[in-house]
Amino acid sequence: MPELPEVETVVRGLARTLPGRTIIGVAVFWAKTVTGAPQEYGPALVGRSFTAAARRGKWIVLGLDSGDSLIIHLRMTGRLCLQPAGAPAGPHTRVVWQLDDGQALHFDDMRKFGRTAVLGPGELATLDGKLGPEPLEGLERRALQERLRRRKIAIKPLLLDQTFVAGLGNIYADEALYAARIDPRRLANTLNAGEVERLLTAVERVLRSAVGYRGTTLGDEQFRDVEGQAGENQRHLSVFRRTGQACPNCGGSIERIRLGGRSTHFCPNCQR
DNA sequence: CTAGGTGCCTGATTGC
DNA sequence: TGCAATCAGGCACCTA
Repeated sequence: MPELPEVETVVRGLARTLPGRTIIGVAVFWAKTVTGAPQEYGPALVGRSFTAAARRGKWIVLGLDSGDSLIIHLRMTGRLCLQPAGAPAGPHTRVVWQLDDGQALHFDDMRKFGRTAVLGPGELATLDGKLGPEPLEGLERRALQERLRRRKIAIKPLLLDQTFVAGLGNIYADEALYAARIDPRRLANTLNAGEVERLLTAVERVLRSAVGYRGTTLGDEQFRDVEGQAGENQRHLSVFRRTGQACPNCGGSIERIRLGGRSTHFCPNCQR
């Protein structure tokens, strides 16, 4: 499941080729992948050139010379892949953007949860306003501690709330809580100042490290960058999908529970 | 405002 | 062995 580090890896690949390229054609193979009026999607894009490739939380934000933005969310199984212009659409290809340099950008998404849309500046600002702070730009301790204080919910599902902090998903929420030695079931409003500091530092460190390893390629999700290359961070996971294996710190058994409807992995001995 | 539940999807896994 | 039921997951949307 692409989270911040995987999306960042994809965006860095896109930033290498997209700026300056012009979209010469758009093909939509699954209508629901496109949010908004479907008949307006292609016309808003064809003839437009990319000005930038950026990320906001787990959203890919591609700037256009029209002032609009092409946004893409990979959700669970979405993948962006640069292909030669003639490459056939695969069985899971939902959208193809044809470029003016003999390449095409394919949006493959087996489970059809991924989304794309064209947003005007105001709509982009609205999306931006709904999302919490960017963990790689330094998390503001005071504001987040204040928000934690008012939340009577387990800390793990709160980390998955994109309005609290943007970019965390199931993998890195579990890894950050492990790195901070905090029990995922702890209620957010019971964390003391020291624990909040440990947690936010862990969130920053875990994500920055995973970006350095170009994301996590694990199991059935099989994350790939735009060139089809896998990440390396799966070799550096401490708890995620390591149920029954040894905790790297104490050697105890990693446990798996369900929390807020999601599988959660942790070391009951190290995380209290 | 917060907290909790459901639907969207389909390949892999589990249960009988 | 074979088939049906369940699971996995992020997020929009709904209710209380």
